Amino acid sequence: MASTLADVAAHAGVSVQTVSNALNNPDLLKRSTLDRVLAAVDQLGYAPNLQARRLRQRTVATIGLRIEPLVGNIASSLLDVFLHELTARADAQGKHVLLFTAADDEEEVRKIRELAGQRVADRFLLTSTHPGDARVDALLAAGLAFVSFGRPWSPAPEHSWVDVDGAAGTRQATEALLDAGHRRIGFVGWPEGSGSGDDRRRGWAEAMGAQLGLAEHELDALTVRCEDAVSDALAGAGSLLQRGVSALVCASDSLATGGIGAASQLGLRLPVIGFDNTSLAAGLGFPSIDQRLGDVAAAALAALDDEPGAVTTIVRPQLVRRDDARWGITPAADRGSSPS
Amino acid sequence: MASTLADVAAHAGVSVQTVSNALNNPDLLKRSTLDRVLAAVDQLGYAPNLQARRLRQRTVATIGLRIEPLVGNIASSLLDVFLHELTARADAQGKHVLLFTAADDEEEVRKIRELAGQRVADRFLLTSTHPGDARVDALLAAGLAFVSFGRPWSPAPEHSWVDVDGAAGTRQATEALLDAGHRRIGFVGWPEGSGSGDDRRRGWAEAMGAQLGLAEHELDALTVRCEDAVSDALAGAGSLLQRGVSALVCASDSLATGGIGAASQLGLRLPVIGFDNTSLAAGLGFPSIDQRLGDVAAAALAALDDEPGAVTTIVRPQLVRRDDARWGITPAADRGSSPS
DNA sequence: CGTCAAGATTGGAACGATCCAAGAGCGGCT
DNA sequence: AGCCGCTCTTGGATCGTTCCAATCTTGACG
Repeated sequence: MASTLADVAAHAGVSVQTVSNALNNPDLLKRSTLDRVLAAVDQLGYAPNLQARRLRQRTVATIGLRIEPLVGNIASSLLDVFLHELTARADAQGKHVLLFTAADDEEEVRKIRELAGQRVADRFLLTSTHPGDARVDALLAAGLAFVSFGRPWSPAPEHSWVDVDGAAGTRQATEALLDAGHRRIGFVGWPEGSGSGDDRRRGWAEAMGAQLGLAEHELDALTVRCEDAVSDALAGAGSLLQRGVSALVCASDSLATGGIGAASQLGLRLPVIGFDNTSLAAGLGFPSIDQRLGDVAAAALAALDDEPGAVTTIVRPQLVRRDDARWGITPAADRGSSPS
Repeated sequence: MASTLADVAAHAGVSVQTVSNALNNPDLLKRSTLDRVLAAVDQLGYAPNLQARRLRQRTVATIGLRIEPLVGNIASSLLDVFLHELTARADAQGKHVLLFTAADDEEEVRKIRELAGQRVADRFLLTSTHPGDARVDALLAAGLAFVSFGRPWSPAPEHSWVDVDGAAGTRQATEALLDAGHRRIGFVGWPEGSGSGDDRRRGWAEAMGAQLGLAEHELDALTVRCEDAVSDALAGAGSLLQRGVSALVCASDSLATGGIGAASQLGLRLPVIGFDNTSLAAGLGFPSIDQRLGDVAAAALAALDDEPGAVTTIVRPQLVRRDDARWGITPAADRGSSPS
């Protein structure tokens, strides 16, 4: 069923090496020979056995990626999109994406070592880096090629990483609301200390400070912090709303969902902007900040290619507007001039 | 860095073949030799080069799985959970899961052929089968090992498949509501003709028919059908609610989300049960029917193992209750006797 | 002490591709 | 015609493992 280089060679009346060259270094062949070989390849439906090639070349061009147990977690749909983008782009480069699971970071490192040792994968992509993350050092020590999606938390980032500029996203969202005439814009975020959470609040704070000149304590009065769960956000956002806030910028879509729920309970309808543009935002139809995971995937792949230097990339997220009129984001000037 | 069988053999003072046997057929070795070899393996941190093994054994033990572009689709988190379950279970069997993307079924078949030809994957898992699905026939013709997640729609199912008993799920949900004293239980489903949608309605219809003896036209009056989007369900469920329905069983979590929204708009609070137990259900906290994707993954792996026969497995889903008191699912008799 | 059988160990070929260096073909030039 | 040099083609070795068949130990028994 499966034909080999030898079969093709015999069929085309040339040597094995010539067929290999026809596929890998076509320039070396005379035109007529090349055509003849390619015709034979086509006719026999030849596909190179990548196991053999990889054995010889000592490379597997396969990216190992841990898939985390996100059962019930709202962020999970993020991974889906990212996986798809990464796989599609890797494919275009002749690379493959292989999944593995791990219960914790320690096991992840162990499995990465195993996969690398077995030559099943030779590049790795770490997600959800966090303070005190021991994985980076372990992989650096093992001399493995990897990129992290998420800023490094170690003092000296000697490895490549890609991250999303969270502050730019919330800044954009906040400015859209300011443009629409909102002034009392609240922020629903996570407890202090989570890197990305603080980053996301910063964008809102900077936009508010720049346009309205608010002091830090005034910003604090417009902020609530709670765990990333709808029920927690329901209570938190409720208190903000009762303080007369007219719009909300949130650090996640689950927080935004809580915000919308709180508004609905109070009989209010006001713009709420989420973060991550997950299925929650799409499903409920509220605007959210998209991380542009396609760009992240592309940057990660690029960084995995040129190993030597530590490449760092920051991706600008993008506000995804949804039904602006309903959510009241459209600037006052634009209102009424609905698209024909 | 990487040690080979030869290294281990030299270190242990035995032949290469003996080391191989120590790892693959330990019974063939004398106890003392085995210990010595294993000690050397341990000491050198030897891991077999799977590329070489696969080349020799002509098998790769890798499952190819298409990841679909579900951007913005609510069903996407389903895939996440399934992926995780599948990967974890495959891992335990020494198998791997490799992703690939495809824009349509035709491309999927083409890519599967390519992956199989390149010996990058040797088993495949088809998801979301549908009427007129040409993939099954193509893979059968190509003689590839595969399983489909989803019933086959061809008349003669000559391949293995796994599916979830949707009717059993909605039956369970409906019976839970009936037990709680509800009588006018509406069903929000998809347009007729989608296999799984009809299946899910059937469970509800059977439970209603069995306990209340409703005729078909009475069931029709309790049914609305709309596309799988929150906004569509919002309108559809609204009309049902105005007909005095006291609870809803839905064919998906997005429909359920619409149902909850409709109830909230009307100032009602009533039990709504979704399907798929996605992040929407977890996030908003409503009960949903879990497909038990772990069981599905296990069954699929099992079916991929014993190729010869066509194995078919039907998995019973499970109602996931959430905050029963709030949603009014708890039977009247049980109310008040809250768990200590 | 020799023989035998069972068990333990060994050497060599094979999987299918790529790398390397040497060999054949061809045309142009003197 | 003879030689040179370029391009194209060739055979052989190699990656690391497993399969196959053959050889070497070892202990028991007559």
